[in-house]
Amino acid sequence: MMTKPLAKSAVSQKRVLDAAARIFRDYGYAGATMRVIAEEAGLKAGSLYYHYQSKDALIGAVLDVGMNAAIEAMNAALATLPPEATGRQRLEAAFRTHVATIIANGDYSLATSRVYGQVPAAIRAQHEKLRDHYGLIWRNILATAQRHGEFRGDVNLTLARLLILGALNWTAEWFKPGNRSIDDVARGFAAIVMDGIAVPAGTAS
Amino acid sequence: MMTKPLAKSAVSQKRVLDAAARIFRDYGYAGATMRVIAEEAGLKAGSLYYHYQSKDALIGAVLDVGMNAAIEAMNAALATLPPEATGRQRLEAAFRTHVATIIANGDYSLATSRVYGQVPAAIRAQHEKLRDHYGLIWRNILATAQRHGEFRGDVNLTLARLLILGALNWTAEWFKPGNRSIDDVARGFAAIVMDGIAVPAGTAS
DNA sequence: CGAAAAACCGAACACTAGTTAGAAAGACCG
DNA sequence: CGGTCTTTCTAACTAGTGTTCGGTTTTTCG
Repeated sequence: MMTKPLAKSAVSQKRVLDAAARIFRDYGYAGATMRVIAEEAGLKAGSLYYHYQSKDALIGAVLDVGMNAAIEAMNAALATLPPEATGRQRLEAAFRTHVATIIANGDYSLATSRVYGQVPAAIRAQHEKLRDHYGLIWRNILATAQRHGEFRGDVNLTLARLLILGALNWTAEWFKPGNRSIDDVARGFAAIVMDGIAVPAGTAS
Repeated sequence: MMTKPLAKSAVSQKRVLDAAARIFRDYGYAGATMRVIAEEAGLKAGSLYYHYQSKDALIGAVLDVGMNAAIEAMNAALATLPPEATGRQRLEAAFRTHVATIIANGDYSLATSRVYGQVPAAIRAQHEKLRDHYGLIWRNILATAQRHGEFRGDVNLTLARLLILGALNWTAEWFKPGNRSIDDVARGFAAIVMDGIAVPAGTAS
């Protein structure tokens, strides 16, 4: 009679979840079959139902993991910054954290971004909250910096946020470890977004 | 005995293609069934095979249309610019054209970007050429402007291109006509990428 | 050890997938 | 009108889908 859920089950459940993330990422929601997921996890199809009620519950769990990992990593990273950190520093940290999370949980991130549009509406609705919450973190970073006069007042922050998240999420598709480092990418992106790529006005050619 | 392919067939073929783009976009590669596509096109499933050999041929055609439309629109837009157009003007035109194409051909664009990762490898390989060609257009715009001293020499153009395309392609997911105009989005994005969102150094708060 | 609980398997069920082939309907022209 | 293509439908086939469930194996723990 144990008070906490048994260990064996948790391990197996995690293996199933990891396998599901990989298969969903490669084959999409409908293309990922329970039999292939089971094989990837070292089980038979019927056994998946011991851990997850249905295929929908599985994809729901995958989406949860990806999004929650991003939110927690972002909160942790921002919490370690000193209170006097500038908006520029905060934004750079957010860039670095987002890219790092996406690459570290690559299977989940890619599965999430690729499959989100194909998932049954009921499941998608449940995860809209998480998405909105994450968007709010970014909104705060940008708005605070603008209010403090660090970011220009004439830039549309909503547009800026959509640009940033679009660019960052896309990294999951092209980033190959070993080539460029995650920090290089994050720093480079942050520099472009904050300072632009054009030669500043009033500079001799 | 007509020399050109009959009209009826062409019309029907286009209806099938449009329907396929919508269904692929909403349900993914595996989730889009021939029966649903046929219904969307006002046909029965078996009749699709009169126009396309297989489901793979259908998705291949959808990918083709989306990518070719983007390439042609971009070439046309850049060709209308005067030869003395600045790099800034070229880049802004490219932004506008890309977003406009994505929104105008929304079904094909979204189908392409969502389904590309799930399509059989053989089909994907065939379309990598088109993708690379499109990337080359952007590479040229950026490299030329940098060589002319309009863009800073210390920015990594590959990184800039990946940021731009990631951000632009993401617009297909969130842009809703009627709210912001396509031009507003393109101009706003171009301004951020070229000039940044931070207050320039040497400016009093 | 041995019994209870947990974890997994195997085979089946109802259903749907892509695809095919032959018949039917529609369009066109003398 | 008849005849010839073109286009669509109907009906089927095989293979594979998510899911269920009774039984078998493995683990846990007194």
